[in-house]
Amino acid sequence: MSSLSPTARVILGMLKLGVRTGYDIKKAIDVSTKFFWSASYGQIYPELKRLRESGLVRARSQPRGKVKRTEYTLTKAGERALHEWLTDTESSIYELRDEGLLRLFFGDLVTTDDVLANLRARREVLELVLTRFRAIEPEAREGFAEEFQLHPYLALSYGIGMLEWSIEWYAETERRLEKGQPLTERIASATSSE
Amino acid sequence: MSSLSPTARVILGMLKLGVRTGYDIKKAIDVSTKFFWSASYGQIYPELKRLRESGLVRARSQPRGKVKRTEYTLTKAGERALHEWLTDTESSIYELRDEGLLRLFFGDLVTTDDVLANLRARREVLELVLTRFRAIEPEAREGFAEEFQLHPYLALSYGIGMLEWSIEWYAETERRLEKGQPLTERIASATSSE
DNA sequence: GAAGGCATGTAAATCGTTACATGATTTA
DNA sequence: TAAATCATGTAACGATTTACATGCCTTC
Repeated sequence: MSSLSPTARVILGMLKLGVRTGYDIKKAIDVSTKFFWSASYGQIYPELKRLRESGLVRARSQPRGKVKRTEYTLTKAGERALHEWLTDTESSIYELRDEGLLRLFFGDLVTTDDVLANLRARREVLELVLTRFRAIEPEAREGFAEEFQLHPYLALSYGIGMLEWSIEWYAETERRLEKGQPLTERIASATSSE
Repeated sequence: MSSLSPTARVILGMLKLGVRTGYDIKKAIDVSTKFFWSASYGQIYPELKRLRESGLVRARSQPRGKVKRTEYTLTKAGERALHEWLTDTESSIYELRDEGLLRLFFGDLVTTDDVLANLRARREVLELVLTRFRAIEPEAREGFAEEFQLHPYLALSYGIGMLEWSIEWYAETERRLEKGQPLTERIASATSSE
């Protein structure tokens, strides 16, 4: 069992990848893990403080001109804790909170038009995210090719694939609801294939 | 903009579907929306109290023998608030927290064997959940056929499809990593298809 | 010289889980 | 009669967001 707090997990990993300041950790999260593991300043700075107090990271003041700046690096204990968590196959948080699905679940309480409006709205949001992911993709691919960073690229590819699948599901469900035959073959075909 | 708290959203919806007590709301969530919208007793009971205080629900004591029991129903204001939220296409929470993906993201920091162990562990968890979903499916299908509750069934079908997609992605990624050629066509084919 | 980015942090509020406490009723 | 289920709730803790505050540096 890993005793690292949720935010500590991503912080230690980012430090090990070479990110140095709280500010940069936040930026790195926002362009990479945010989709499946986000964190705000209000979590990052206090957590860095706690991690230093418990000896998992060390802090060095590295001002740039007069801008105060604190660089963090992993201690031996920090390296150990990170490795322990990364190789722990027991713990396995999976949480999804999806307001679109909740509204769909309650769809019997509103009209079909209301349901359709929500499906479309949700699909449009997903399409926006997908567009952003595809825009990052060439960059991530280069990161893989030039810095041998395969895994961030793999995670991105998962995100892209999942969004594509979701968007297609929404589109298909919209089509069926529009035609008034929203049913049956979906699950039948889905469960028989693979 | 809906002012309903996250837990209030699922509570009001469940009340409208005919669920009556805090205890039953929790049970209903656990067999239906839990996958994408969960709640614990520690949220449900205090929230019911708040909803009563703000006039969105009304409480009636309906003891069964000596077991105290409080039944809740929506007030007019509660119906309005629920309907407003259900037909609001603006707000749209989408949050995912997936420890497996975070570990995969940091995969460059460990050995390929460690990554593979984590992919397999995660896939096994997903397979368990999928098994449970498939077990509920006939029940949900009946609920649709007999009580005209289409939408819970649709949400379940989304869950099943998404899990199938994820599991296949994991299996495929494992195969590629095992062969040492984890790459390239995946995204190429994923983005070109569809 | 204004805007935007760099950089760090705190306070308040909200949200959520877990563990605990209590006691009745039903089922094996 | 023991275990499971029904039923309600609180306390402590932990996680998280949002808004605020501060001030330097760089770029337009």
